[in-house]
Amino acid sequence: MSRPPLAYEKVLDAFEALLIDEGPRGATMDAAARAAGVSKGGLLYHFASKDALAAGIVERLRTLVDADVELMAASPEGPVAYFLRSSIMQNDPIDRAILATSRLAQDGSTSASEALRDVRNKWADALRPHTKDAASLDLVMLVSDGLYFNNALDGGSIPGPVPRGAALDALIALVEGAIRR
Amino acid sequence: MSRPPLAYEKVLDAFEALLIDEGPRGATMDAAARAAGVSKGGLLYHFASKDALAAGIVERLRTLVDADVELMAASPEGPVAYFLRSSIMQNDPIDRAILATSRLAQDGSTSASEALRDVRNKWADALRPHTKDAASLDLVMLVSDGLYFNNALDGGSIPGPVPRGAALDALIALVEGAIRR
DNA sequence: GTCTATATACAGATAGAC
DNA sequence: GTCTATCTGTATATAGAC
Repeated sequence: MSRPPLAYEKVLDAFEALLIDEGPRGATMDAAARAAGVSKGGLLYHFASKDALAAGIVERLRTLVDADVELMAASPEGPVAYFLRSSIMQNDPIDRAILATSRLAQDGSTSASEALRDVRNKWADALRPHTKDAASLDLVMLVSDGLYFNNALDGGSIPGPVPRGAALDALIALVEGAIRR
Repeated sequence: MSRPPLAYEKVLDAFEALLIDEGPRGATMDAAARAAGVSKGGLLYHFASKDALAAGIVERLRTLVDADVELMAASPEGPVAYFLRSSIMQNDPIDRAILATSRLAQDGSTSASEALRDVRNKWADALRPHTKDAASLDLVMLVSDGLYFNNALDGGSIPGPVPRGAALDALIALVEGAIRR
């Protein structure tokens, strides 16, 4: 895990931003190279194919989620509130990685779909001890999925305005009341 | 609203199926023509552009949802249970129309995104009188979004196994207990 | 109303110079 | 390690015959 060359991360950041802002259609290798300030050939030195580019995003997601599960388990307000609160888009690295990976999955990448399923399972495993039964865990996971879905569909603005601030607090209280062991 | 020519609906069905099964990338005009059993030129007589094809899907969705909101309001088990139950993919016309429209939105179609936002608002308006406050309505809408999200991401199998049967009944009971006015 | 043939554009990927 | 130039495939769309 020695430090990768600067251009590597720069290209990956650019590709991620394109996936989020323009969707799979706009996230071309050409556009990624341009946005990263390198030539197409330069990009292809680091990522030999578009699949390699996608694999870079997926790997980044897995790394970030592993760290987040640790943070969640140690959260003072409890894992469920932490999880739901962090399900609304804050544009931090993990949100961006999930969004970008979702776009890859939408575009037909099976490794992206697998990664999303895997990280969802990781979160579910960490939350299970804090819910009273299977339905309660389903409820928490589905509300989280719903929050992400509303962010993912069109950069955060479409279709639904996601609850924030006091509305989010009320939602979390409602869920916690329903599922407390 | 006179009956459209047969080929029109046939092409639209084929395009919808391709969006669902292959994703936006596979839903090309060429593939739609082939699947519908017409030539590319034949398709282009009915749909002059890919945007026209997308508009056909969106219009179909709006029509189906208008009818569904009526059905929901008159449902014997209550609108909330009806709504959540119908949020899991049953492969009926309305599910297929939503899935296909979601794929169009993912591909960058703003009219598809608008349609999804509009129909979500229509459902929310119909459900609001049956929830005790804004957080309760958020809860119902987000669980529904979550159910759809899990269906939409990869044809139903990825990422999460959606609760069905008894698990779905338990989930609905949990939600109804939390939100009852 | 449906077809064939073709124009245009762009994406992914290769070759090889510097 | 980064570049330019180029090949190949395929998608959207047009033109015009039948």
